[in-house]
Amino acid sequence: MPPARCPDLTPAELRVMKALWQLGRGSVAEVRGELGARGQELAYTTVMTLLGRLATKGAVAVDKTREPFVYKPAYRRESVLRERLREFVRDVFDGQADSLVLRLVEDESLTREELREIEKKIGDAERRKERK
Amino acid sequence: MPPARCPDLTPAELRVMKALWQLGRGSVAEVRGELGARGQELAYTTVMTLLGRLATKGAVAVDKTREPFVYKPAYRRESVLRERLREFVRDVFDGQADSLVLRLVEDESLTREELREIEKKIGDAERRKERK
DNA sequence: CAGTGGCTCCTACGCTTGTAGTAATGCTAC
DNA sequence: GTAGCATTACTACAAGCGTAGGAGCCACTG
Repeated sequence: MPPARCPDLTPAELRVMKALWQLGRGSVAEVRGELGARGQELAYTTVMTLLGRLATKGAVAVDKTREPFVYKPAYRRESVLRERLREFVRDVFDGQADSLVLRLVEDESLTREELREIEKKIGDAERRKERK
Repeated sequence: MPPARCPDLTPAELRVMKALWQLGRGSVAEVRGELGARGQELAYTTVMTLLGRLATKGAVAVDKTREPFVYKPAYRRESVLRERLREFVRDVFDGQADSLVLRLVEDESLTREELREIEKKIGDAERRKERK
């Protein structure tokens, strides 16, 4: 079976995933610590609940062979963000990825450096399309 | 009081707003029709509920001087989408607008035409920053 | 050995969301 | 004028979400 899409994540769940991606893997306490470091103070059991839910929906893998359990992301950050982006473009921008990008470019959300970098990538992308 | 941010919209509410933006303004029946045209079949009263909720949160204005009531968006599509985008970049991409754009460019989500258009806008943006 | 603290499991609970039914009211067409 | 049909107001309700408390277990510490 191919990669299998990462299940939908609620905002709170996504924050937990981010902490986990940062850590690589970790116990409830460690994840809780990382969340705290990001200004997301939560009760120990709340973090447990969230990790539990993520486990049941298959977004994280749990190693129960030793206590405390160790949680690990089941999907790469890259893929999850890509998927989210895809959904966002579809649902909010009706699939018009270009109008989204244009808005960002116009809105000065990007530094000169970043603009340059993007230009370069666009060049690459165009060349790729060219060859095809 | 300045523009005042558009209140948060749930996915279903956003779909209704899109129908309303398309129509300019309309009655429940008309909005329902527009939603139907977009493959979003909903019971008449469901559309009412949604429009009612949008009205109470101030996202639409209602003209009750004549029946059937006429609903009208209280915010421009532009602004709402911009706001959503901003939140998305913050919450999902941790504010890294550039990495979001790079991903789109790399993911061939854009046609050659669109890439060109974006390049042009980037040029403009850079020149604007230049002058400053 | 009894208390303390970490850890897991299960339960809870109020709020939001999506979707819709029912009641009441008023216009319309036979 | 009576039976419909459109329209609004109010109510409903199950699922999802964010947040967390309590019970029970085990190991360590004094």
